[in-house]
Amino acid sequence: MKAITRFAPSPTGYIHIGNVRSAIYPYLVARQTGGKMILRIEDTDRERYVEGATELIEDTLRWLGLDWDEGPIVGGPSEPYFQSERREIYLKWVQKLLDSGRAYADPTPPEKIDEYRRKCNEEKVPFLYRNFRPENPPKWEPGIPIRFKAEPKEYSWHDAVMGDMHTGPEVLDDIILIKRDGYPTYNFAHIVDDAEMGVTHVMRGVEYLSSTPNYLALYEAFGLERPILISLPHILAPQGNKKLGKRDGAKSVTEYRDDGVLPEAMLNYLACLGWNDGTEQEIYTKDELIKSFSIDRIQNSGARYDETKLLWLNGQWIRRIFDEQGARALYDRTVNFWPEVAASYSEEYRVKVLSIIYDRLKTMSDLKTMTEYFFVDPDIDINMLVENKFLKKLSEAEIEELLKMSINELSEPKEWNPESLQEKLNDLLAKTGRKPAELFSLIRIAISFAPFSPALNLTMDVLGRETTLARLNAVARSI
RNA sequence: GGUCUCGUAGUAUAACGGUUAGUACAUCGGGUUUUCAUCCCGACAACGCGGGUUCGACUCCCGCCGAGAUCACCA
Repeated sequence: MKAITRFAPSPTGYIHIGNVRSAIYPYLVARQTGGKMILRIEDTDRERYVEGATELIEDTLRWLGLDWDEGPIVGGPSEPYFQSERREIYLKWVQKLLDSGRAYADPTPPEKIDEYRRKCNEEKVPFLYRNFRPENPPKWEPGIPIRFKAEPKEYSWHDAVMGDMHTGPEVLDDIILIKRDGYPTYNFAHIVDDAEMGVTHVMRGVEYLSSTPNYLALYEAFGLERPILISLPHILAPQGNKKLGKRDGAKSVTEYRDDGVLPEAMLNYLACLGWNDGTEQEIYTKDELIKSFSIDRIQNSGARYDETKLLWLNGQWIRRIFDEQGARALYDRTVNFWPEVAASYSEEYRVKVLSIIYDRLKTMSDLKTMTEYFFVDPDIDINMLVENKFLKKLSEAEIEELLKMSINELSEPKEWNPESLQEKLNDLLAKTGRKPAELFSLIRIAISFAPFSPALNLTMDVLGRETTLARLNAVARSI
């Protein structure tokens, strides 16, 4: 079955990891079945509307590689894809309900409604608006809200994640269809749009599960076939038992991009948070996800967001791209992440640096702090040498002597490549009688003054003979 | 409070009546000529509680406890 799915965000801000999954899963289902993915902007709440949010949403989806077949930019047969531009359509649909007596104009002032609600709360009875229906609703005219006229009864339905559901008549109420300002509510608009756009799979957060009976009533009133309903459990914040939201500091998806997380890793992590295919596979490409995804294996309990695992996956992806696509391909992903001092160096040089450092990266932004000494001479910090756990046993004279021997050995006019350098280092080990821990630590710190760096021979190779010797000499002089 | 949902190690999960309850992240140890990381090896660590059903229950049923969602002219 070709699935027509949709992602229907409201443009009230950025997309964060707590809610992007409701874009990923519909996308996977659409692609797996050769169906269609629709992007629809639900901008009926003018108060919460945020300028530029739509672009942010589009940007996020594109970065993750989630393209849509219908929606803003690409258009489609059900244009427009902004609910604010579809008001005539909703009015047309609501008229059918008005005509059939399944909806009514409700002139009751908000204060009066609040009063009803308060009364119910005091009496500890559930507040149901249908018990307060106005007796003689006026003919509808703009400026008056329209409500659905609920018929209290039981509903049963199947939720692809939650299973068989059943509710009693007490959950059905006269929900608002059209607001005072003329815009439709989500409750109404999404039903109309899904029907007009031919949506077959409705995937959304579990928070909509409770209102599903009201949607069912609406489908029924319109004589519409129910789509497949799929509730997605929440992603929980790292602390506490709350769903991850902006208030818990949920970062936007694009913020991770700016911090050097790869879209492959992000997609991989998010898709596997609350879903698995039953195998022990951890790393999935987008195509593999499309292939193995299945709705019935979506977890039905909330999943806690764990950034550590995301970063681990990111490291896996960094290595995978390097191994499978080469240094150049990985380099192309790093352009914005180098320290400023790298700007004056050639791409070729940066690729070399990347080639020996990539397996230490958790995110691309690690490049900033991990590669500086490849581009600028580090500040000499004698304490770092003297206090090193292997070097503190040596006297300054011994250190100086070792340094001199190293300089001599490395000055010999022979080839300068990783293999010959390793030979030299081994010779030095033999000549000085020192342990690797001592000799290598000394040279490593003297040429980098960094807390860590790649293998010594590789580092020296990339740095070049001239720079390596210059740095060793500078250190020797300042002891 | 009503209605609904959920409950395997710290985290994400596997199991679908019979396993020493598997895997990954994290943590802790060890190995790979220095560091950090990669990689490899190892360790720690879980079926919320109580009743049933059954020869046998993480798996089925009931109760309890715990957690969450919802009860808007927000989505």
